[in-house]
Amino acid sequence: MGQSSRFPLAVHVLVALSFRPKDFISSDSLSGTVHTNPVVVRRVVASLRRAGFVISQPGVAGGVRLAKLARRISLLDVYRAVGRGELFRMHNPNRACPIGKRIPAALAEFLPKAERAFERSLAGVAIEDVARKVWPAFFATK
Amino acid sequence: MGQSSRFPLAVHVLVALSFRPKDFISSDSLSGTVHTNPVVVRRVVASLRRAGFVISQPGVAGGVRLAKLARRISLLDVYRAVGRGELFRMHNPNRACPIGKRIPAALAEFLPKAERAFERSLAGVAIEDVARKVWPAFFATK
DNA sequence: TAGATTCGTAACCTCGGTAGTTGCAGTTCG
DNA sequence: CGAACTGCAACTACCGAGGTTACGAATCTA
Repeated sequence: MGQSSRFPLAVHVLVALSFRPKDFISSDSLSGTVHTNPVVVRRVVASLRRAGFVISQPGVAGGVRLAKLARRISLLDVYRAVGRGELFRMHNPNRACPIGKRIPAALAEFLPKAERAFERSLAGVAIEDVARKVWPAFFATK
Repeated sequence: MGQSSRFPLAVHVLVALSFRPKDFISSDSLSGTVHTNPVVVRRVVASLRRAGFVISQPGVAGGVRLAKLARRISLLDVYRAVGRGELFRMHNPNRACPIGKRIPAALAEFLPKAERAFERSLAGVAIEDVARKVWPAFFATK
């Protein structure tokens, strides 16, 4: 990803919400845990809301809560919701050159395979799995 | 990778060099195929040289050539030589918060697995494999 | 109803990384 | 010596991300 810290931040937020699934948590509280600005949290939450993972509510006692079970949200879901999609950025080869002309197709033969391997791995982990590592006692009685 | 186009550019250069393994090719010619500035090419080549994949020679009739067989250079080798290493960038959770304190370790449990799956896939492809897709006839007699 | 609280979003600044460009010293060959 | 290269430093332009402020809209409570 070169990239941005939005994905770990989104996972952090979802894990935090998973410990109080019935309550609306304010972006101000969340910004405390993730150690950043409330607006930055709301920007990430906006992506998660568009993806249907959380519901937010304005007004006093408003905030954010999970819209589905933590067990049903995979890290790949989150990655796609907040990420930029492409793992590789292409350059712009010279199409007039016989080599340059065929480079894009040749790379398209191999790079997506690596991307899919990456995504399969993320798809096998749910937010709940991360939450279990963070606070094992929360799941002790289940 | 959020990223940069240095990796596809490096692969492009190595594939081009693989078709004339005995000749020194100037960064000026290479900049034609990859469709960019000679200095940008030399910057990428500098990483490849430090990694031991190419040898460059100054002076008239100078340039760059492969230092090892295209079959012996994997896409993972190239990725590591020109890339930034980390696929994920961490945020900075609040260590004073019981959740924030444990998030890094929890993520470290799962994200490296995805990274390794990605790398294993790249490790299985060599520059020569890409070159075969680009110019099959070059390998027809082999 | 008034006021407090919270969200959503736009606007702006800053910072870091990348590509593109120029310039120049050093190397090699004819 | 001069031409054709590399290697590298320096500078600019640009883009995306994070941080911040601001404001309208929604919601609850006194």
